Amino acid sequence: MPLDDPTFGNLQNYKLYLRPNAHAHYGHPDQKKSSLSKHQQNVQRLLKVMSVNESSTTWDLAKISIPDDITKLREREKIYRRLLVGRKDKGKHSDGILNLGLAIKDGKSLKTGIADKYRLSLYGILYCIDVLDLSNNEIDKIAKKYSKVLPKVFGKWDYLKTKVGERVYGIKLLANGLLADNPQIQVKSEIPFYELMSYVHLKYQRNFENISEENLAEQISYWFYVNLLYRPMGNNNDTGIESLNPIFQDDPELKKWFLIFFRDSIKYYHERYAVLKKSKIN
DNA sequence: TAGCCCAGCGTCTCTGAGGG
DNA sequence: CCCTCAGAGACGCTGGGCTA
Repeated sequence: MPLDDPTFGNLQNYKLYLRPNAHAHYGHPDQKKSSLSKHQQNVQRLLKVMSVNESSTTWDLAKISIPDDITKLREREKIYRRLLVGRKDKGKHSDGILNLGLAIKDGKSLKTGIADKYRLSLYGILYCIDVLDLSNNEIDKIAKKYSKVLPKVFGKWDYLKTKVGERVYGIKLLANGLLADNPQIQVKSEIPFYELMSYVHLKYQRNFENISEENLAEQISYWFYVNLLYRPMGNNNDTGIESLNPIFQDDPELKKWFLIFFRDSIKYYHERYAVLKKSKIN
């Protein structure tokens, strides 16, 4: 694997490092557009273009912004590429959003010679949702373009919307850095929200510094479905994970996938409990 | 506050593929 | 063979921030 490929950490890492880091470099969620530097505005504009397009070369991305004027297009392509890969000037290297991990190389274009194609990383997607103040409609577009990257969630987006409606946009909470592994979150006590959410993070705790994109997509997907269990106190009769039944009844594959996770978590807690139970002070 | 440093930007140049 | 396209490398100016 080439050294310049960024590595990702798990969601804890996103919350503790990548997200604050990205805020510091490219702007905070509630920051007014006018207070952003030119550079930050350029980065946010590029991220927005990337969020609604599949893996593209820098030339393609520029062409989307400036379709007709060839000289302006060349300038824009230059800007986009510098923002992405950084620049090596006067013997010095400055980082682009590729180095931070908001975007990654994905595939090559062979149109003329060989050129790299770029798309948002999973964290790049979360950053967009976190910071760019996107409408639900815009999030739908991201889901469509990035369905292959997050198949269990974005790949089933329209289906999920028919089942849980607006609650699909709960993904915003994750983008905002809410891991929801906090025992103080108030839910009906019959729903194992805290237990499962904690297990989402326990399962991947070894991947704090390094996680494959597939596994990260899995972790995000588990977070997403467990988050659907969240109900404020009162007002419904569901217990356990049965409130997810409407989603699973038409998608046995998904159900199977989630049940494996659910049983893993039971096994985990069972084993930990057994250890505690055996432990005594004489 | 003058001087310095450096990131950002516009621009020029280079390269290699491909079309006419 | 020349031209354009698509992508990359490099140069010089500028303005903002830091410091002596």
